[in-house]
Amino acid sequence: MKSPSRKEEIIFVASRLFKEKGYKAVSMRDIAQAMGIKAASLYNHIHGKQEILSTLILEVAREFTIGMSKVVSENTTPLQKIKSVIELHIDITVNYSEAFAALNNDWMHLENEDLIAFVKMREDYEENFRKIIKQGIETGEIQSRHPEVILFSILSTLRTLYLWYQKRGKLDVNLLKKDMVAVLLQGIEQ
Amino acid sequence: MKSPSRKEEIIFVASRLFKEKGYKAVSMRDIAQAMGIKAASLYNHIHGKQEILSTLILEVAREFTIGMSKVVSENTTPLQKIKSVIELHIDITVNYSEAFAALNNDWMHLENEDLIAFVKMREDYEENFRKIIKQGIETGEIQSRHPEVILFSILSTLRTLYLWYQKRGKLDVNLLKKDMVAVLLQGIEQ
DNA sequence: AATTCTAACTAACAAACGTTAGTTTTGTGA
DNA sequence: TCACAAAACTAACGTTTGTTAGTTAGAATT
Repeated sequence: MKSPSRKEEIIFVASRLFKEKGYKAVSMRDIAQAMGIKAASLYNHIHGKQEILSTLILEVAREFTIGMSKVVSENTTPLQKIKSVIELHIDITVNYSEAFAALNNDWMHLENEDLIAFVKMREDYEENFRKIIKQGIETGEIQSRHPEVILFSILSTLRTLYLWYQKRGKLDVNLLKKDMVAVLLQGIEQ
Repeated sequence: MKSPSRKEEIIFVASRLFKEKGYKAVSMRDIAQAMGIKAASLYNHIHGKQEILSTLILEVAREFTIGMSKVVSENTTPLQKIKSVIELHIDITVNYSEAFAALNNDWMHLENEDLIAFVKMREDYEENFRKIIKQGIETGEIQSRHPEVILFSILSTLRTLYLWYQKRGKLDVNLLKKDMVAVLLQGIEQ
């Protein structure tokens, strides 16, 4: 467990503030104060506010891209792949819980290539997920409903898990996976 | 269908901008430009930026409060009440689709009594929903799983519906209700 | 025709913003 | 003990922000 560089500390502290108020509502002076230093001192470690945001978001986005490509190349049924995607989401949420808010709510404040790269990764991710669902419908494992509604309802739940995950006292990850897979796949009706 | 006052027009235009970039990233000059006037002219109709946000959010929050109290007093089973809540959410999303982003992402920028009032309404709403789910588990209509996981997974889906509804070509509302009730209650597995 | 009202305008304010330049302190290895 | 690099500091910059004051053009009312 290597100790974090000063730059990594700044990004982590910033991500906590972004989670509470959003990127635009957090000033460099806010971040500096939370670090116990002055705003100008931040620039000894980072190039600017924008770099904090893009580092934060693109790191997590890459995790998703890598994880999804592993799932796609699994030699398993579509239904099992969906389970893997759910578990992937939960793992990333647990490991990057502070960064998740920016990913969901502040990605539009990325600039230029960073914005393009992020949007591309997100679209590819959704398209992969959509294909898996369609395959599941074809093989008969998944109910024959509008794939978009299925995709949307699973993704929304997973994407807002970060809001909820620690509020309820950090429940055991494996238990959480089991419960969420069950609810998302089998619903709640008896 | 009465024509909207100038104030209502401003609030509607602002809500569209808030949806794209968030409250803090939209300036009074942005709103004015979208209206085709100068920023100072806005103040002939509203008291300030804060008023736009609170009007927007509290109006929708009150709709939820009223709707939920109707559902609670229904003389029906818990399962039917859950269906009613889902339909309530869809109705409000369709009617207030532009305002929903602020409700989800910018409520923390409310001030003083407005912030307190909003948080209270949201907590009451969640508590009512939670009670319905617990009753459903007691009567055996709902699977005996952690109520918090059920509450969270349904609410996340409903709360982010505004992001999807119109992107996918304004599907018929009754069809949407049917599909979403099915997916949320019965899951996706065959 | 004279008056009042509405809703726009221009100009300007103080505060907060991200960032830069230059300087001082602090800690480490020779 | 000295030299150097890392990391803090103060001061200031040009913009952008929300907002206020005072003015004006046109429509509605008397």
